[in-house]
Amino acid sequence: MPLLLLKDLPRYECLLEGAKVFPELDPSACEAYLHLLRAGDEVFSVTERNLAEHTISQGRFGVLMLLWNSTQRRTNTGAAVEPCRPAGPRTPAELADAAGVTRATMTGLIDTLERDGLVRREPDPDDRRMMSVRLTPKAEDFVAALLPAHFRIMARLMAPLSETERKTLVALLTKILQSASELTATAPALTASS
Amino acid sequence: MPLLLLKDLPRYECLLEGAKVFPELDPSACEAYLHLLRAGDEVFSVTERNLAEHTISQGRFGVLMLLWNSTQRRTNTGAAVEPCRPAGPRTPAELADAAGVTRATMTGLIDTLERDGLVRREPDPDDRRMMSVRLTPKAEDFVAALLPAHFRIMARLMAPLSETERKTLVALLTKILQSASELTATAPALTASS
DNA sequence: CTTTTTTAGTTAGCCGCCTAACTATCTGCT
DNA sequence: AGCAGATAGTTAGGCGGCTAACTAAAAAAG
Repeated sequence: MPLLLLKDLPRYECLLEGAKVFPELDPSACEAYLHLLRAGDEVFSVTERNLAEHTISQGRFGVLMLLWNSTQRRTNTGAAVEPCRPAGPRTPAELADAAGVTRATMTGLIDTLERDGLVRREPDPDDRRMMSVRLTPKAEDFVAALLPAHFRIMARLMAPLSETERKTLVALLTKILQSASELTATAPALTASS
Repeated sequence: MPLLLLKDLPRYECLLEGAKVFPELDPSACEAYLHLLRAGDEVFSVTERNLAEHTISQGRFGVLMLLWNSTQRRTNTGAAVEPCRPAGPRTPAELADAAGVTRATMTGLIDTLERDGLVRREPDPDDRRMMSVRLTPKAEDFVAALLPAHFRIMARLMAPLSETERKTLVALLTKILQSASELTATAPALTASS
């Protein structure tokens, strides 16, 4: 459960009422915002609960997936054909970037995964600052055993939506994602200049 | 930033390819799932960053909003008319339920808020187990000063969406939320019986 | 070739969330 | 009355994020 949020979202009339007090309050925007966070949180925690049954956290699972992905590619491609991922054994820094966490966090995740025997650190022969992180056979079995249930949950979560509805949803979320990126890009400037 | 996730979502062809290996993988469901978490995370962190500028976390802000909401109501309604919230000073337990966190977590949040002078604990005269949590005047000013920027950010996040698109989004998310609730209800049963 | 800067990774310490165990109080049963 | 059980809140300890400071190594600058 990543975020703390209102369990019962406010009714629309309340938002309208609030808009009288705060002219900045756009009721439909606020409603969409709240529903987005609420749904994201709920969906997240459903999958998290499933992963927890296999005693793994979302964060560590994400790392395994990234490594597993590159492992798959590494078997048949060697060049930068960009099949799905750039491929390659992947260093902690690459993993951190791909996962969207800091390197310090990635160090901790890899520590835990290594302790659990799911991952091995190997020093890079060319650059002694670098490490290669690799899945152990145990981890490959583990992921392969975990994924079917994981995918089933996604399918059940989205079951009430038709194919077209899913496409619509993705399109709308993509728009929001983009405006969020723009806000991320401009907000620091506002802060710095003010 | 609540959750660790792939920064670049996989392309659709990759999902199709994955579906060949894992028959459980429903590509459109997976795509929708990933976009939902990604967008939720991004939107969350945009608002979180704004709140952080006022040195408050999402969690504590949520508590202030709950209390502020009931404060507003308490001024003019006394009965269970249910204007937007049931109203009332709200105890830690009520706050925890409303926020969707444990009571232990709420204790910690209130501790911090009290230390910062935004909240006061008052013993209940009737039931000595209970406490009433109340906003201080400082907190009311603080929230009132914070909200306009908060609402502006929501509006800007949702700016690219038309009114109808927002309604569509809310409807789709509501469907997902419902299937998530159903999964939450049935999943423990599956675990327990297996 | 030495010095400075950049880069990879780790360590240390904070915060918010969790669960589990505990204290204090109230409620109900006899 | 008196005790069992429920309920409100806190405390203790763990985990996964974060930032900031650090070490070691490579790259760049002189």
